Amino acid sequence: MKHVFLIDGSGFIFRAYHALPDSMKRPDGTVVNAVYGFTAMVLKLLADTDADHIAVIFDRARKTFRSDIYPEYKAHRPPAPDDLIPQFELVREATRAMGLKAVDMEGYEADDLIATYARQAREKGAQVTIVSSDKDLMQLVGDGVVMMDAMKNRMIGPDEVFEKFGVGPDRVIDVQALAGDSSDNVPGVAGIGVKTAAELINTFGDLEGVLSNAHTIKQPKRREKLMEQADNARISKQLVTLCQDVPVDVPLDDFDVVRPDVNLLLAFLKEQDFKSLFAKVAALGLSIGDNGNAKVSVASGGLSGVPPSVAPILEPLPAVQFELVQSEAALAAWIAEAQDAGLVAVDTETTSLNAMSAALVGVSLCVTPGRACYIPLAHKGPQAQGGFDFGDGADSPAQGAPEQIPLKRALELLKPLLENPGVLKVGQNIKYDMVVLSRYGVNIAPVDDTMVISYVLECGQHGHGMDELARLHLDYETIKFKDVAGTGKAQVTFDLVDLDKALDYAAEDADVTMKLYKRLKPRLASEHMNTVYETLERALIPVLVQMEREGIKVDATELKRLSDDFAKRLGDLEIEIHTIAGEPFNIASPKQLGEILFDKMGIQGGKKGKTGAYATGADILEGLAAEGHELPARVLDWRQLAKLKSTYTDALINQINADTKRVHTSYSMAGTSTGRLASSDPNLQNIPIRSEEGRKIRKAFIAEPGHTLLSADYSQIELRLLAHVADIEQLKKAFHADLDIHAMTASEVFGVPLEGMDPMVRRRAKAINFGIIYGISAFGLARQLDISRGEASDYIKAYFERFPGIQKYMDDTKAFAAEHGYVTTLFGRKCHVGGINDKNPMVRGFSERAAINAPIQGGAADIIKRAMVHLPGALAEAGLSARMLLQVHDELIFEVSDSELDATRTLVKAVMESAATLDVPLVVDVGIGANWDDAH
DNA sequence: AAGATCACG
DNA sequence: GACGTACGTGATCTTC
Repeated sequence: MKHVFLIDGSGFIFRAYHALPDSMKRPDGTVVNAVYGFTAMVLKLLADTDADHIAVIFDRARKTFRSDIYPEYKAHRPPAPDDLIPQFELVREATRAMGLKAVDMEGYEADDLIATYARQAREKGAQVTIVSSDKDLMQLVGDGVVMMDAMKNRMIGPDEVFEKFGVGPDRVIDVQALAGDSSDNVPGVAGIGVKTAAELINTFGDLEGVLSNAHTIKQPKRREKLMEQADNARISKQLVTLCQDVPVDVPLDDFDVVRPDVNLLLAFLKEQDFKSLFAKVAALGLSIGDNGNAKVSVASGGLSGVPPSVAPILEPLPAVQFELVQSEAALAAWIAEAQDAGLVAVDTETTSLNAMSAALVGVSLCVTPGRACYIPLAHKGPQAQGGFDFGDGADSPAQGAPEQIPLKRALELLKPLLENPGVLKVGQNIKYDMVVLSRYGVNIAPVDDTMVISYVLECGQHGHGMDELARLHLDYETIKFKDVAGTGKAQVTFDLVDLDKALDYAAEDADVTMKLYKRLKPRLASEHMNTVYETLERALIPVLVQMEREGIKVDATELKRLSDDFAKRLGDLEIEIHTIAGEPFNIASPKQLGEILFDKMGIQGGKKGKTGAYATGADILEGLAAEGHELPARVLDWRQLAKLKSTYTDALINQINADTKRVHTSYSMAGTSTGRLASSDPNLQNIPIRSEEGRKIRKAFIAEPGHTLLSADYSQIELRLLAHVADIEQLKKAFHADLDIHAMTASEVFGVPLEGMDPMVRRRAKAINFGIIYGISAFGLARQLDISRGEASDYIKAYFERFPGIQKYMDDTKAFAAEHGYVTTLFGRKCHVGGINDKNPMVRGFSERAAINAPIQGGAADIIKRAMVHLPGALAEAGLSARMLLQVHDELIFEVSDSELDATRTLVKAVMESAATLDVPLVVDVGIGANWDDAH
């Protein structure tokens, strides 16, 4: 006995069940997805392993000895799904068909049997591999025992255990005893998670060390909880400790690998209708190797030249099958399959990242993970590149264009599927595909989005692009766009990519999307994020599609006039600046400007920054200008105009869509760490408003003739949310009384009467209020108000004395973030914050401020998203034709027919104000005007 | 690609 | 006692 494989059969079943679609059925209707996943995985293991003893171990009944210790243990687990129950017996059958022993025992969990056999094997000097990813088995790792996560194809040794628990395998049970486990109902100690538990165990050695030293722990809450709940921790330790001496019936020796009866195996595979597995086993001429320890091998003539005992004959089992669809018949077959399954992953290939100007090039579909197709629709022949474009490559067969279904015909076939309310379409950033296809008359619904699901689950932890998600969740490197389309100057649009390359790339996108969906969707429910996803994010997708399609009208003539005006004034300023400097230089270069100011002209003021360059930010230049220096003042003027010209007037003119004559932004749903949207291409969330010059640009955003722009913005929404979530009585009263909140703060903090208040005093209070939302620091406030840090410190102190509830709210928020790694908004959105426990005080401080800000900023984002979801229906129901065009964090812009102005105004205000019910009223200010500036 | 700067909430 | 910070974005330009 050299190497023993202990396979966690029960773990396998559940993972396979959730990873694979329940549309996998035998002809008799029995769902066999878990059986298939289990069988495929074990066959693959058999082909790869050098083990001489193998067992598959299962749970038997729900009641085990742990229920006697603690009746709640695993008590709240929902019963197994109906379509999974019949599969338990089939999996045992599969095990036997593969020539392996299936083991279980009344009163014990599979984990206990695994622990017992692992100990016995070690005593006989054998190596042990536990095939499972269950964290409860990690306590067994080390000293000749490793775990293997078969689905991720990853070995788990002591290092991986440490990564997971923050302690070595020998202390895993101590950490679990403290942290508990909500999925198994192991109580642990309330408020202590894995992170804290590991820290405690590392400090005091083991559980008893922690409990006997509990009274010395500094954090008062933690100390109390530990002392109160010591018994819970001891019970938890009993629950998580695996029993290593189960009186097993089947001796370890019985697990020696024997010849599987191939006929039995083939019969079983046939009965389950596993065609691909059957074909692989049969076609390879599977037979019995007899080289001492071989399990499954290839008969002579199977794979010539491959040593039978090591031939991975069943590799690659999960090989992907991609099909190029070039005929209507083939397309019809895919559509029928998707129709039957009720679920299909969809992806479109186009000529551009801009959904409003992209031309459709092809569509890919995936119904079953591992099988996908690509339907090319507008690919051109090799000669097309650089040649003359006839406009509609799909209908006019360009020279050498490949065989494709005509675009129009393919869309006719796809439309019923993509619009079928009974078929769920899954995409990765499907808003893009929806916008593109809507321009071709296809309105995809209903939809799910893996990018958005990932964002709801893990916002702030990482990006949510497909490449990153595939790497993270599937341990898979996707083909990069650059690899098929080239890079730099040689890059081509997708319609010029060869079909074989296009197939690999495009079909993979649909396949990966489906795999991600299988993996991520169940987590929404198990992690209680379904409501956030469904009501806040998923419902918003079609709303944003509509907004992006609408766009907004801009006055190109006016923008051009502005641009010319700016150009002229920039020219004049440039001459003036160069004259003052005594030499020409690039005013846009901070480096050159710094050298002119501080070296050549000898103005006192220092270097800064890691790069060694002089700082020349607006604050610095303003300081110099105030000292009477002419050049910095002119540079500030120049910068303002240069910014407005390049970023706004010129860029906006270029962004006007040729078809619609309007400007269409794109909203990013998974870009921010707080739940806000972001806008790009162009960014319409940062159109100037604060300066007089800048407002001229805003005036160029206009309504169609007979229409008016309507702007509705939430008044003080973040401070209102703060008053609500931190439960601050004075603030809530002030909002109920509709007081000037900054003046009220000034009066409270500085003790001055509201009547005849000095505007400067109010300004200071306003800065404090904003600072609070940002996670105030004396340094930040001092800089904002240009006062000393001491003075800023005094203000903050005075503020917290008047509003002790805010201090408590901030401390609680930081503590929650430090414990869990995330904070939540009022509506349940999670915002993860990294670095909250970092040793570096600066990094930590940054995270703490982000943690304080996120629930407020994110809560406001939730509220406006709710309003946006409700508004289209409310408008339609009221018979109003107003179109929602833009969102700017706390503001919505509509284009309204003049005749409906009053009714729309009333309705929009009402819907937005009732988007949430807080302890304070939500107030929306509405303005109207011929342009966006006047609407404010 | 990174950094500086500046437009917005 | 020193460090060096207000929160969240995107676009443009220069520099490397």
